[in-house]
Amino acid sequence: MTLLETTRTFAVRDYDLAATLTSGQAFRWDWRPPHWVGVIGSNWVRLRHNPGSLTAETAQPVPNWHWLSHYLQLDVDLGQVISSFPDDPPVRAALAARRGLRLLRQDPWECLASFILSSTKQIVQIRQIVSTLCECFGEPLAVPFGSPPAFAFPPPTRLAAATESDLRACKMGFRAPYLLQTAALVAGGGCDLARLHHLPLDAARAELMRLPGVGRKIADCVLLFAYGFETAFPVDVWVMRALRQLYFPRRRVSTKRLHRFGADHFGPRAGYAQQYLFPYMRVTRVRGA
DNA sequence: GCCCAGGTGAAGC
DNA sequence: GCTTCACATGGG
Repeated sequence: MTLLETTRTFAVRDYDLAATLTSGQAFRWDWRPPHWVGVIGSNWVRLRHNPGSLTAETAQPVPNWHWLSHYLQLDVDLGQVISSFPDDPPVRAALAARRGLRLLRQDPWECLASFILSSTKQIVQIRQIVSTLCECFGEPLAVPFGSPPAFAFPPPTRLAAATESDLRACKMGFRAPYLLQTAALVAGGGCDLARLHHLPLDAARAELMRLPGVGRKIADCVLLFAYGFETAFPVDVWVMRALRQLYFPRRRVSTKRLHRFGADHFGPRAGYAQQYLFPYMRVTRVRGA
């Protein structure tokens, strides 16, 4: 007596869908007013933000919605998250700018591959590369009549079977060999992504950093955005600027010290705090000292 | 033309 | 350990 549905509405509080889907953690969501259209796993999904609720619509009936509420982390109490942050001026300002921003819980492989493609690229370009990659190598998905085609994210086996020049055709440049070699390792069992769920943070990070093209920053993004390690604190150019200017003005601070500060200062959900600092810094463009 | 982008790895000290 | 550099590609 499974009830198959294509539409479901979820009550939500404190959820800024737009801020969440444009915050540089996921790269496959398109704003087609009044909907956000994307792909989660093998489902095409369309989301609409109403006052106090989210409505989701799939192209085909689905037996349940766990995959969606898990991805969107609908059960997380944002007030509880925010109350764990330190109460200082930078955090207050970042919160005021983006209250309702959430962390998603993404598929590890898609997240890992996407962030390998992210290095020294702007978010619009990452989106373009990932989109092309899915068109070239992803399985076509069912979409509603009249909608543009949609594709699943290509599995590691599929990318491992490609050539470097196939991948370069997706405009990923020097990242192509990294993606190819990592896909081969994951597809061949040289790295078991499922196992990382059960490891402590440091061990999981070390495991990811064995992969070509994956350093500290990308590893931390995957740990935070896909595995839910909430103390992982990715430090990219923007967060680096934020920490230096907001907390260490006119002082020389090593990146190592900034990593430690990030992990120490922002509490047990430092990764969440980091995700607030990132767009705050990017949008407000606080330059100079 | 220039500088920069959710970095990493290799080579130099 | 730390600093410097190359790496493709596109936006502003």
